[in-house]
Amino acid sequence: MKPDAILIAGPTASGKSDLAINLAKANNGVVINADSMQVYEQLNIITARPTANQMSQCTHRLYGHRDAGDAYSVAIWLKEAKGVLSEVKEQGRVPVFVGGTGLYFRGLTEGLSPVPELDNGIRQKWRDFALDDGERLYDELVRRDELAAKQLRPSDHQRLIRALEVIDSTGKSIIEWQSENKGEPLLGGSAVQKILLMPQRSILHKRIEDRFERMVDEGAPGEVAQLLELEIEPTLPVMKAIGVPQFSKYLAGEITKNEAIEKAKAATRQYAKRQSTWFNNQFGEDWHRQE
RNA sequence: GCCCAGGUAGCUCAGUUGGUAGAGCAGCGGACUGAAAAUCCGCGUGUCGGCGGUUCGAUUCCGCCCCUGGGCA
Repeated sequence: MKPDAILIAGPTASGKSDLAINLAKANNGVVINADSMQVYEQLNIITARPTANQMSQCTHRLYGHRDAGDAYSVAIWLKEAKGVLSEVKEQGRVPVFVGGTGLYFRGLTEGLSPVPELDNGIRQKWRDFALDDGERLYDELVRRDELAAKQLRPSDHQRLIRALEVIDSTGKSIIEWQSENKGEPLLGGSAVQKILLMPQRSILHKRIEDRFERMVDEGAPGEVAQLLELEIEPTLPVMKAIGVPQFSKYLAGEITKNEAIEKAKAATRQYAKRQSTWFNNQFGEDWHRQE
């Protein structure tokens, strides 16, 4: 029986890309990226985007199609994924979503509360505010949106910023937006195959180690150097991709190359752990686990 | 061979005037609705090199031994 869609999730370095290609080839499928960092054109080696050889084996969508200066988001991704999904269905092919961003899969399978598009000036205002007086974010939120403040920690700056920009732009609490409408899933039903790749932690760590060494050999530091030349706002997401902060410090002469490599490997392991926590606890029983 | 310094958590180290020990990093667990590779919360995981001695009690004091680094030969 032909599936409506195949979803492949798993922590970084779990072997998702190869599995996606194999399943796409076997099912007349199209591989669709569900990873928040592989969308950026300028990040290739360091995000372990599929290689040219892998890309040539079947159709790949939403990879490297965005400029590093873009502030990409789950909402933009869902909009793009919706478009790709209908194209793929029209062609009678099977969508194979693959990636490691848990929030993107949640949006895909459960939906995302619709919130009006916010004014960029207001968004920037709160990000600037956080930069020069992060400690006061919480006080501001208590003043403007007590409902949201009650549900957030004063230290959780990213969510405080989000809550503030929503109340400031729309006059309505983000909590209300979220509870009034949970959003619509893009995919559902029993014909959606959900695969969760979860190798043992020790094996994953070894794979992360080996893969990072390979990235360095392939020129990861150079890729970061080129990114830095673009002088992108340091607060933009691309600047937080694993490897960028570490190699930036190396390139600035603050740490050695080896220190940068070890720090980046550790950051990757920590990321894999957060991903695993999400997949273990936020995903439903309908995900089929594989090592 | 002799002299000196050191041997405490996975790593780098602190500490105990004798009452079985704690930081950073690493690691582990958790949260997660619009920048999520983000952001945040929680948790020391230990034959204190080994064997004896003194002591109510030794990681701490004493002796011997082992190991590592440096120096002298």
